[in-house]
Amino acid sequence: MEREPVEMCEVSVIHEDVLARVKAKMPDEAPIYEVSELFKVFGDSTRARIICALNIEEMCVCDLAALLSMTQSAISHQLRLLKVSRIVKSRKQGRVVYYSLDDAHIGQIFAMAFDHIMEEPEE
Amino acid sequence: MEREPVEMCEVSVIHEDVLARVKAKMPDEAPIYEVSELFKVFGDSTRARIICALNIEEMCVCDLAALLSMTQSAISHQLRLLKVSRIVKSRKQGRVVYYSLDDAHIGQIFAMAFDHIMEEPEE
DNA sequence: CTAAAGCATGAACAATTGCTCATATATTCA
DNA sequence: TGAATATATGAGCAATTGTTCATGCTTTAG
Repeated sequence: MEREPVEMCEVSVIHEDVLARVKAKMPDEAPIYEVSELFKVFGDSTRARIICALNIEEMCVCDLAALLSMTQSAISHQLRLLKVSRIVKSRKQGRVVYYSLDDAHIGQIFAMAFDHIMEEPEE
Repeated sequence: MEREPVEMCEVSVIHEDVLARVKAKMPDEAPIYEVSELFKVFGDSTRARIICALNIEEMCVCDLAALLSMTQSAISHQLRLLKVSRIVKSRKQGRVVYYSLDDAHIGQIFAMAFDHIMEEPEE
């Protein structure tokens, strides 16, 4: 017995009851992580603009690049991420690849976020 | 006339009609940027866990630190960001600062994101 | 007043991210 | 077959980000 217990937690807790209640009601860490990963994908203005565009209509890569005034490569990289994240799906026709939203939820989540932004007093 | 026009756009467009329609319907860049900034704040698992906790009940900094097994400093830094982004609000009582969600929208947006996660086939 | 508790904050550092550039793949057309 | 078009992708780099560490501020207790 040389020192203190090894796994000591030096964090102080003021409200044990609150902590117990929240611990009981909190979602598991895994789904929270997944949700935050989803939001992380939404949390870039380029990807957000792509999503807003595809929420209107299916588009191909070069039209998206023109719309957003960005290089085809940059758009393609982002579309890849969006596809891996199951936010968009693609359809190849000849040498053109058309992208569209993979899920109706996406548009709804964005709509809610826009509502939130609009109702803010001022920034 | 030495070369080509200076402001040439080297991006090719395949579907002029699609581009015109999407351009007409797209939200302005400013609100899209704000929405993506909001999602960026949600897009970190520490902040997402804080939000989930505060969605259950008001909490003070040290209880949050204990709940998430993180240092008070780390939590405090994140709470600052959440406050600047108007996602949480604080209330000081003595030397304890209690944080809570600033808006009911936040919980709804998270609920929708959880729905989306749940309905995915497999990752 | 002094000490301690609870929280905030600036600097620094490692890790991640988004774009560019070069190049590869795939498809169409002549 | 060869050239051109549309897209994908790997490497590299600058910028951003999240945590730690040290320290400062504020309030309460003694």
